[in-house]
Amino acid sequence: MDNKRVANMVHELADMMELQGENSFKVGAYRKAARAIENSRVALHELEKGPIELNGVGKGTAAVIQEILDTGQLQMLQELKAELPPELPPLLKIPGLGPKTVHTLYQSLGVTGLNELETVIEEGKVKQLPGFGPKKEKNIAEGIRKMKERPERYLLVDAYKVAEIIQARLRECPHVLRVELGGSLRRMKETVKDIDVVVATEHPKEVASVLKKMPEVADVINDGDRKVSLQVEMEIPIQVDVRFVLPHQFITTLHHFTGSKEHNVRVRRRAKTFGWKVSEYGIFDPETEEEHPFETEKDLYDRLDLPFIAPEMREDQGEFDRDEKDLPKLLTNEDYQGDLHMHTRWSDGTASVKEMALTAQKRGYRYIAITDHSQSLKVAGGLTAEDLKKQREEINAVNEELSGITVLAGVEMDILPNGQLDFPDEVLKELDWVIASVHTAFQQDEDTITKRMLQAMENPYVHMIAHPTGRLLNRREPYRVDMDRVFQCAKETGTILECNSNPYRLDLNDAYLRRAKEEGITIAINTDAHSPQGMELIRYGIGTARRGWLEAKDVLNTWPLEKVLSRLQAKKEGTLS
DNA sequence: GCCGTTTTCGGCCCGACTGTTTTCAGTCG
Repeated sequence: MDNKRVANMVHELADMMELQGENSFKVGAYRKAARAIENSRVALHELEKGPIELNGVGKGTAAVIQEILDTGQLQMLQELKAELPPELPPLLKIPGLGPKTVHTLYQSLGVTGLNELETVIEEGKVKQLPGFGPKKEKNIAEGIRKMKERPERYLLVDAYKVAEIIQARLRECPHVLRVELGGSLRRMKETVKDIDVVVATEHPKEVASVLKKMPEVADVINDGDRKVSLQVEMEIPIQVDVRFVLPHQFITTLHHFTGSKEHNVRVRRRAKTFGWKVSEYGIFDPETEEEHPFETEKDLYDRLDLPFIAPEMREDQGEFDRDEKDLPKLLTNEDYQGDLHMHTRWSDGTASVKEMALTAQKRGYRYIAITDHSQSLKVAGGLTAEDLKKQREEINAVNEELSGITVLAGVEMDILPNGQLDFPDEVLKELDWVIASVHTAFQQDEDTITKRMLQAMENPYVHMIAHPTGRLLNRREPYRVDMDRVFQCAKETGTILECNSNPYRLDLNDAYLRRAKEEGITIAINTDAHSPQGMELIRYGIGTARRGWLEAKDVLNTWPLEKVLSRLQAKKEGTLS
């Protein structure tokens, strides 16, 4: 049983207990454990001392997890389900509905699921309950509608488009002194639920009124002196929370609303050891009432005698356990030297080799690789060996014409369903850079798909595996592949693994990247651009890599071209150390 | 249920907003 399924059962247990009115700290403890399981880079059954190794998992939860691993079931959960309708927990997903309300609806009106809830709302029974009223009933109905029609989480790229428009408008507003994006957006999580914005201003009412008047506002969800929440309909329909603070509070508030929640809990605990109190408005000394304002987040961490921790690392995934010299110096956009996965009109791209090279040059890159699809991928106009030779001539011409940038001749070659590669070695060895990918037969079993990938990696002319798990966020699960074996083989053969920056892919993801780094596997971050604009998506790959704690040295694309080429040569010759 | 520079008990982040109340409970992040 994989971590995700175990985590889901523990979450379900927490939901059930919460609905029963169980102690909220106990419920929280199970939730924290479930998150630790989800985020663990190691499969539960591979932990040496068992689940208790995970932060937030103690004796009790460890026993619960062990029972799930051993039997696939959980006695305690079965018993709770016998006492409470099993369709109750999903109601907690309705925005505005918490455990107390759900429990009341169940006790007083016999609501056991979504259908009954909709019925009692229609019958007007909800507003008659003590503590309820017409507005509450209307809000619940609204919450149900929202839950049904909106995905739970949006792609980072879509949320960014909305966030940056709002940020730009706020910057034009005369009362706004500072404005930054926070939340999981700032931490570059692959998907986000809402957009958090922090604004420094002396006139929150005026700024709020500018926001509320935006034509895209579909609904004002919250409207207070310090905060407004808006439902906007732009690139995507999404909730935007804006916090207003005084300028001297800006840094602590930004830090607070950057999160993660788990990271903040640790920061607060840390402050407590100095006898200080932390809120979003600052760090205070309760004895002297003294307040510590900060110019930068680095000052804030300094104050707590901690090294600066980048937003992408603020997940309570071990960032507090490192002192300054052991904390990774995350790679930056400036470190990035060249994109090694892109398509042109030769296959399914929209631009020429030269157009792609010019765009890369403008971005300050030193090199790129043209990697069109191979012959068997007919839907994408895959190239034959003959086409590749002709394309090489065009690439040579571009290299002669342009200075300061080198275009490598590459290919994104299909790994065929039977495990064979789409080109023989004689073709591959003529190319500067060979990517192998799985684009077909996703439904194969784990062993078959894994072997396809291992076979490709063992070929000395294959340099990199693209988007290794094949997942598409919100669209397609990863194919069944044994990533332990893939990592092992990548290590042994010196094959590079990709972090694909396409916002639907971000594949490898943050957790796999961190594991790859620990295993000493080289990563390449590429956009898989099918147009010049596609190269802009690199920020999401770099953001994901930063979440995976990657440093410049871990990433092929930060190296000078000579070093890249000698690395590829070494794989070919099998001379990697 | 978890945890420990307050260490095996007693806390566990804490403030904003809404809708119901008429001083507060519930939800959210």
